[in-house]
Parts: sequence; structure tokens; C-alpha cells
Amino acid sequence: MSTEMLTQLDNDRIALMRAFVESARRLNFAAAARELNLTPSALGRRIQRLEAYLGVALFVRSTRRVALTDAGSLYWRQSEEILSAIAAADAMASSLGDRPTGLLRISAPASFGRLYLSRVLPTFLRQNPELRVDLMYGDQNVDLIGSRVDVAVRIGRLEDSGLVARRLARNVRRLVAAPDYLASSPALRAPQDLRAQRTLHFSYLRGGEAWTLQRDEEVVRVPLVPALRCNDALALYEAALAGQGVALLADFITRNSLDDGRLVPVLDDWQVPETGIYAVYPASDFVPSKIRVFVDFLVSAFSREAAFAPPQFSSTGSA
Amino acid sequence: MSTEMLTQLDNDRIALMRAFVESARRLNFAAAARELNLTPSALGRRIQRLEAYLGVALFVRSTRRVALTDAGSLYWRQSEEILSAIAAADAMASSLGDRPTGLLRISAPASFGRLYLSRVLPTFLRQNPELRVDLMYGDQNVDLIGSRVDVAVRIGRLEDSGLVARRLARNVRRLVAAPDYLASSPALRAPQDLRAQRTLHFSYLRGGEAWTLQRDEEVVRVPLVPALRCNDALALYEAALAGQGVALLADFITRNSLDDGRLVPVLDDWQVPETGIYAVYPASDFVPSKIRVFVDFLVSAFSREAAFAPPQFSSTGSA
DNA sequence: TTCTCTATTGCGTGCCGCGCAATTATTTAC
DNA sequence: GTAAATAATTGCGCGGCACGCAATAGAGAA
Repeated sequence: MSTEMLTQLDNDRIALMRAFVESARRLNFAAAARELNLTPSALGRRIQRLEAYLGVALFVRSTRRVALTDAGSLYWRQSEEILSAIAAADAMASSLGDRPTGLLRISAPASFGRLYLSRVLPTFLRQNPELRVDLMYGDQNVDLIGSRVDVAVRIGRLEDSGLVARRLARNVRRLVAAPDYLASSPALRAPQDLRAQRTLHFSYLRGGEAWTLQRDEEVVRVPLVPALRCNDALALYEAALAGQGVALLADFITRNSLDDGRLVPVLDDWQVPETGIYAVYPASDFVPSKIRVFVDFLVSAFSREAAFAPPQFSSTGSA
Repeated sequence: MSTEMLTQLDNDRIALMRAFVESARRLNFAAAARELNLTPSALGRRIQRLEAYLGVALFVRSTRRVALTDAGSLYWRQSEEILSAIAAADAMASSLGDRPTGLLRISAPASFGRLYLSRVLPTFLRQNPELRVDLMYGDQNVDLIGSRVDVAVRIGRLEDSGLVARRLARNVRRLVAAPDYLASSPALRAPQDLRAQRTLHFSYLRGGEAWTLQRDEEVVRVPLVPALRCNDALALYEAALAGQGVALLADFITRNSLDDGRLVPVLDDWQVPETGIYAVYPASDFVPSKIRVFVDFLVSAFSREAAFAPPQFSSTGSA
């Protein structure tokens, strides 16, 4: 086929065009060769290859002089345009590697996003005016590549391979409930007591419908029959506030309510295994700078956030 | 230098772009590889090279899925345009090799041109409407390349190398004079008698101011002191007609006048070495078709012309 | 004329990209 | 849940092609 024939030769077509353009400008192969750091022999051969490929003579040669043919003149114009188009495309693409531009698609858990991301995002956008953000809230771990997500914030233990993860903060979780609820509920002194409680369970929680608690070396896994099962942590939080039952929630959600007493810790002497909050993005030799910039921003923003730092809550909270 | 670094890599840039475009269209390396008759490995490497060159990731990959990055999307558009621009330029250039188009610069002796070329040229132009002709009359042998002449008609013996010559016709020359002149001039029976004649000499004649005559094996070279020396054969012809003296002229010039007796041959038993009429053009592996077409036209036109065929004149003459 | 510079070509070498096959991972089927 | 199939990647070895060097030839300049 024709394409088959061509693929043999169009390998170095740009080099050929470059050689041709330079020669056309100077009408002197030797000078063009010097300009391109080539030997005259190599340059002459490139012109020959180009002519052979096109099936047209581009130059009329004597041993000492060179002139453009008609085809050469026309091809010259076009070649110049093509070469500068290529240069422009290259520059464009390369600059994308340097400057954060375009659309940044972020996936984040709804709770984390609404509570926290939406607070710091304006700052980020102000710092990167060339960047637009598409924020997709959802607690399910989406397929980054399939859904064209650039960066995802993930909470918990991660397992994705082929993804780079940077830890943003610790994720301390607690069993909490509203004082109202506790006043009217069965005693709750040991993990096993949870089975008699109304529990509020996060759908996507790893490990199914069960909570894992530990105290020193002791680890217990308590199966649940949740009173409420929801895939939105904030909804669980509000249910807990309303006295619907006991919930396993991250500190960054319950922090304020714990501070002012609207929620209280439950089974305080037991701990929930600590996980992390991560920014993950596809591994690549050339990470788009919009991703680098955003992840860096998240890291530095969260490093200044007290809400995530201490396992026990204090009264520090800054915007 | 930057150019130095780049020249290493931009060799096969078009192949890389082709691979990229195909992959971007299908978002499937394997399919793209099949389309391009490549192995997936080769195609993957081409994408890698392109990304390395640009310093940007064009695709986000998992082992089984592939998606475009922002840079990839943008580069895709530009690549498509660039590739079609290249295809267009190629097609343009290649078509020039097939169809006679553009400007054909012809150099020809003034005599030959005015007497003959101008008569057949309209036919040629009618047959090749896309062709414009720049006709340059001059008996001097111009430098084809330096003056951008495509085809030159040359009369006589040729010596140029690096040029291709096709013989159009024999060039039979004769010594002629007007009857009036002969009536009032010294006797003219042997070549040596020419020294006493008024002679009309063509400036560019090879061999200086002398005529060479032969009879059987006998060759004589007769030095001249021309009464008129001119670089325009037609001017000599008219001078001869006016009875100014003896001229050495080509049959194609004097033919009509010999037919009707306005000129008569002189020293009839001696002959002037026969030369040829040639179309010459620069040697090249790819002769522009406008040149091929024109030379072919000349050859076929002159093969039908009686004026050049017979050494002795008959009464055949067609338009 | 001689000298210089230019374009070309023959020859040898080195590099680079390709194909093949194995590896890894993800999707689909059962 | 396991297994099979497909897709992308990588290591390895080879082959081809383009380059450099040097010699040839021709054209212009002094």
C-alpha cells in the first residue's frame, strides 16, 4: 500500500525539510551544512532523499551553483510554514509542562471536599489564574484514567498501583455520638456493646459492615447491623448530631462538634486504626505541572491545618 | 546549543507525530500499531520518545487503558493540522512532477526562435494551458542554472557537461549570397577566393573569424576579414539578401530564399560540417515535467518539419 | 594558467529503532 | 472468586540506514 511505502521514508522528514529550507534560504549547500552542523555530504544526501521521496527535483545543481526549481520554490514556502507550525506546537506542548494551565479534574470524598477543599480552593485558584477546576465529589474510588481525573483525594488505606500517592495528613477517626442519644441508649462500655446500639455506617468503608477497634495490642472486629447506611459521611455526621446513633467518623468532620460538646467520643479507650489522607495521581515520567502545583498546594495547606494534626483536639483553628 | 541537542531527536518527528495522532484517535496503542503496521512495542516507544522530546506526558496510561492529557489534546489538534499540511505540500510538490505547470524559461537563438519557435509555440501553449513561457532570445550560450533557464535550444556542436541534450534536427549550413552581389563580385570558385569577398560573419561562430569547408576528405579553414560581423543570424540573412556579401547560414534560415532564388548557394561543391539543433536542459534525476513535455514537443514538431530534414531543399512546406 | 571552493560519491562504522518474547496488570468470562 | 485473555511495557539482539571521511570532478576567481 501507499502508506506502507511511505513509512519507510517519512521517518526523518522534518530533518529533510530543515535541511531543504536552510539550503533554499542560502542557495548554498556548504553554508547550509555548516549552519546545521552537518557535513556537506550529509546535507546533499538529505536533499536527494527528499527529492526522491517527492519525485521532484527541488534544486537545479551545477557542481558549484544551486538554484530552486519551481517545485522547490513552492515547497519552500510550505516547508517554512510547516516548520514554524511544528515549532509552535512543540513550544505549546512543552510550556504545558511548565505552567499550570487548562482544566484540573479533581475527585474527592464529598465530606472532605465540602468541609475542607471548598475552603482552600479559592486560594488555589487565585494563585493559578490559568487553571480551571472540575470538582467531582464522591466517596467511591473512581478510576482515575477512565474518568480522566487528574488528582483524587483519597482517605483511608490505599492500594492502587500505578498511582502516585502523597500523604496530606493523618486521618484520625473516632466513634462519636450525640449526648442525647447516649442518654437513651443501652450502656456502651466495651466494643461488643456496639451490637446493641443503633449504628450509622459509611457504605464504602473497607472491611464491610463491621468496625475494627484496638486497644494496645488487642484488636476486635465488631460486625454491625447498621441502623443507617449511607455513602455520604456528612449525612452520617448530621444523623449523629441528630442523635440517630453511634458513628465512626473522621476528626476533621466531627472536630467542631466535639469541641462544643454536640458530639462526644464513645468507647474512648479504644482506638480506630489510623489511616491517612492522600492525594493520588497517575504515575508518569512527565507529571503535568497543574497536578504538581495542586498537590504541592494541598500538602502545604494541610501542613498548616491544625484540624488534621493532633489526634486529640485542642482549640486551635485558623482559616 | 539547543539546536544541537534537538537535532538528535527531531529526526523522525513526523513518524512520531503520526504514531501519536493515530493513538490519540483510537486511544488504543495496539489498534494504532496495527493500523500503522507496527508492533505495539515500537509504537509505545515512539510515544515515549515524543513525550521525552516535548517534556510533557501526552497520554495517561494504565497497563490496559490510555487517555489523553491536556497537552496531548492540544498537541493532537496541531499535529493533525501539521500532518495534513505536510501531506498537502507533498501532494503539491509531487504533482508538479507529473503535470506541466508554472513558468517555463526558454533560451533560444534569436534566428531560430523568431523563425521557428514562435510559430510552433502557440500550439504548445494551447496543449499546456497551465504553463506560461518566458522566451529569451539570444545566440550566446547562457548559463542555464545561473539564469534559471529551464530549456535552451542550441545550435552547433555542444560541449556543456552536466546538461542533457536531445537532438531536434540536423543543422545544415551553406554559403549563400544574393545573385546581385555575385554579379558584381570577384570570381568565387575555390574556398581561397573567399578572402577576396565581402563576408558576413556570425559573431558567436565557433572557431573564430574563419570558415571551415570540406569536400570529400579535403578540409580547408579559411580565415576571414568580415565586412559585417553580427551576433544576430537574421541580420546577416537580411544583409545577404540585400547583396552585402557571402554568408554562412543555416538552411532553416535561407530555405525560402533559396527556393525562390533570392539567394543562391555559393561554392556548391564544398560543404560546411553539419552540426545539430539541440534542446538542452540541466541533468537531474527528476526532470520537471514541464521540461520533459516541452522537449518532447520540440522533438515531435521538428520530426514533422521538412525544413530541417533534407540537406537539399525540395518544395515541401507545411504550417 | 593555478588555486580555491563546491557538490557529489564510495566505503566503513556506529547508532538507533525495530521485532520478538517475557512480564505485569487489568478487564472479562465463567 | 478464580482464570483466561488482552493491552502496555521492557530486555535483548540484530539489521539497516545515515553519517563522516576522503577522494573526485567541476566551476569560478586571481
